[in-house]
Amino acid sequence: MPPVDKAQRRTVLLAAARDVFVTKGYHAAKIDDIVTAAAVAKGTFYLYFTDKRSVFAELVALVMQRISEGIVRVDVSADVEPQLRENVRAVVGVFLDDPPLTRLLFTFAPGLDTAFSEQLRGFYLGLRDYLAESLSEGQSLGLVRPLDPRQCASFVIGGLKEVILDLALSEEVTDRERVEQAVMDLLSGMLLVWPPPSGRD
Amino acid sequence: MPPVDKAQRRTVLLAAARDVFVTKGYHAAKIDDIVTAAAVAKGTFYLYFTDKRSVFAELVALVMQRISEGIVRVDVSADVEPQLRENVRAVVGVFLDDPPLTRLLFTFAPGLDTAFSEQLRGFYLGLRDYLAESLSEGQSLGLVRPLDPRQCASFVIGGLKEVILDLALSEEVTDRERVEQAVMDLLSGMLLVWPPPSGRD
Amino acid sequence: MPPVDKAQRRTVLLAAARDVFVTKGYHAAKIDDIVTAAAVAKGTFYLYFTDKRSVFAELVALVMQRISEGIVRVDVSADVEPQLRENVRAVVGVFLDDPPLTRLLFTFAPGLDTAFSEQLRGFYLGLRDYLAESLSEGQSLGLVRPLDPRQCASFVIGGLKEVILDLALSEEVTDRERVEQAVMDLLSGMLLVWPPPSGRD
Amino acid sequence: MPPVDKAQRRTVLLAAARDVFVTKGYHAAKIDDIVTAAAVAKGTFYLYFTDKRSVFAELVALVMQRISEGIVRVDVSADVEPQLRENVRAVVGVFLDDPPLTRLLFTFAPGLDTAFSEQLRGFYLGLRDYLAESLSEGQSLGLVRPLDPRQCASFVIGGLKEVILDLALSEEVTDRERVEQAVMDLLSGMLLVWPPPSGRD
DNA sequence: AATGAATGAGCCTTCATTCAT
DNA sequence: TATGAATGAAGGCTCATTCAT
Repeated sequence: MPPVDKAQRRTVLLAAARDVFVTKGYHAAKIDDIVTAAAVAKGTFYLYFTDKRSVFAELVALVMQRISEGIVRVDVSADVEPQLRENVRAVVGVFLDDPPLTRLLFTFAPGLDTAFSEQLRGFYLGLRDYLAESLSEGQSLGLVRPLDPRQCASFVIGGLKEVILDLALSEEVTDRERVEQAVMDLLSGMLLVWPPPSGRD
Repeated sequence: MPPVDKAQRRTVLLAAARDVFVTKGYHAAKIDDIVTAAAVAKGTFYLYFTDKRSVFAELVALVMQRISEGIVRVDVSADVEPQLRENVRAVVGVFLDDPPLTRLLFTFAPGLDTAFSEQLRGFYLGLRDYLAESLSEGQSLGLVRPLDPRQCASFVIGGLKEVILDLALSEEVTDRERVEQAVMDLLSGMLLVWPPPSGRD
Repeated sequence: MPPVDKAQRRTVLLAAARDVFVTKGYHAAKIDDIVTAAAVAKGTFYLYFTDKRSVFAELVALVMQRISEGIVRVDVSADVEPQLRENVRAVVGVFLDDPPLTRLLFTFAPGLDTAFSEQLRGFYLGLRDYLAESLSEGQSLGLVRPLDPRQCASFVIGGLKEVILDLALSEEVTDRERVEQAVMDLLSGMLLVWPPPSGRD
Repeated sequence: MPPVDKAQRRTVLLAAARDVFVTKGYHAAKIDDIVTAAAVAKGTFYLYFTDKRSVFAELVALVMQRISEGIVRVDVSADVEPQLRENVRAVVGVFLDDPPLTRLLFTFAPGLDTAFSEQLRGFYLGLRDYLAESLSEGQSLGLVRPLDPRQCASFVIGGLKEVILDLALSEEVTDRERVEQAVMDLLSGMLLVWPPPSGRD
């Protein structure tokens, strides 16, 4: 037995859990499957996680955190488009970096628990409100079409989830640049006023 | 025991199942809960359904069917806007008529089974492709913004799901008219070319 | 499958549990052992009892109840000796009627749980205080030797437990009459003043 | 790590085990609890003891040994009362010196194992027979009431256990002198003939 | 000798499904 | 057709013990 270091083993287990959860879904995933995938004895799992549920929770929290971290506040006094692109790149990147994890979040997390649903919904509502705020600012500058910001934000989030999930599920190797560009096109085409108000006015 | 009509008893069981599934989620829902809610003995359940899974499947199929039925082919030679509105009314109506069922479809269906996911995904892909086709036609007539039709369709479907789920989850009593109008605004604002090309050309 | 009636099946399970607990002790007793002894499927156990612990609790409560019921208040204004004999007969009878249950109470109950110990101790303290009271009364009438009533009561209870357990454990077929007489002799010899004060004085 | 003396570490572990066993009972006591209490690594436990069971056994054997050692043969040709008092002092002292250990012996030992029960019972039977013998002798000298010696011995042992356990469990700080005197009173009051036959007769 | 990470056998409990009445 | 008692496979979790370092 190579003297694997604790953090590393934890990571291995986490990855194994992610794979199994993604492949079989939460309930069909057995602890046995996870430890087999991690090439570890059953008891070892419980040295690193208290619960089957808690591994799942940790995985979900991980994606949520990554997404949150990727998002930067849009400064409307500067040029908006590159900032938007930056956010898109970050969010899309989170998913393309780890498609399995993406599926976990989108596909399995909602239906697990009441507690889970709440947590997840809280996350989405946070995103939505943040996005709605940005849209509002954009609207007051005449950059964004005059739609209800909250509903629009919901729509955008849902739209992004679907598009990204589509990509994550499609077998085609996904060229990161192309995806980013496509999402940018969708978003700007749908949200932004065109032609953009000239800076000179 | 009054000899209840078979179809009626089936309906009662189905409704009971829907309630329980919605309240507790698929896995936490026990056959016991369902038969208790339906005021029927445990064995009776299996006279009407082969399986726990099959009731759920039937419920999900029901929503999918209702949605499919509500959608009418858009005839681009006639005025598009009222037809779009008709479709929106139909789809939104399905959900507002039965919010619990909506939650079932959106929240619990995806994470159940591999088989289930496939079926569901098939349904969505069907919707998407149909919508993409319509968008394509619209684009060739200069009515719809020049975005990738498939991705755009995905985006719209995701967006609708999210907005509708928001509504289904929010406590506010939802005025059907207002919702329809809001969705129409979002869709036309995001998708349609503006100002609409004049009919005279 | 004979259509066994529910109460009867419960009894069978209870008896099976008693036997297994007595033979192997609480922890070594597996639910499998119990249901095997009861010739019933594993799940059936849980139709009648919520828990492994709860069967045990029920068995213990049963002995405690039987003992409590057997004890009658001693009326010191009447002749004490036959009343004492009656109590002895009742208590001893409880044990001789069901030696296995006796062993359960004495041998396994104390070491199970904190909660259990408390309950059991409560029972004994109740007995002790009741007995102490009787002894006190007896002393004020000059019938009982002048010993500390509480300690004396404890002593008597412990002594009875030990003697009865001895009997329950010994293989010898125990003649009920003889045991009763022996216990009576011990108790009266140890506790009662002799010669008894004459009633005429 | 200062190289602690082996015997000393063993003692520490034994004491830790005793405490944990007493607090939680045998089964609820985890090796982890013991080593934590002893401030030692888990593996270390197995350098000093082969087994969880064996530590417990050792503790129980310890009490049994202490008791055995405390008891001296009563010489009926000399004055009996001080010898009896000496024995009482010894036995009572063992318990008062280490109430936790007392509880271990009385509360948890009986229900552990079949093997254990046998051992324990063997010990008690030994005590009983020894005591019965003494009582017999005492009877032939007219010092002890004419009761069945074996049963009487059982009774006394049980009585002592109960009284001592009562004391061990009660919160009151127990004055050794008082306890000894109380037990002496009980025993002599219950067992000895009174008035004592005059030595002259 | 000491450590503590790893092991894996074992058991209670759940619950979808069956079937005799 | 309806019932509900019975079934038993399955799985999460525990914890005494081992052993490489």
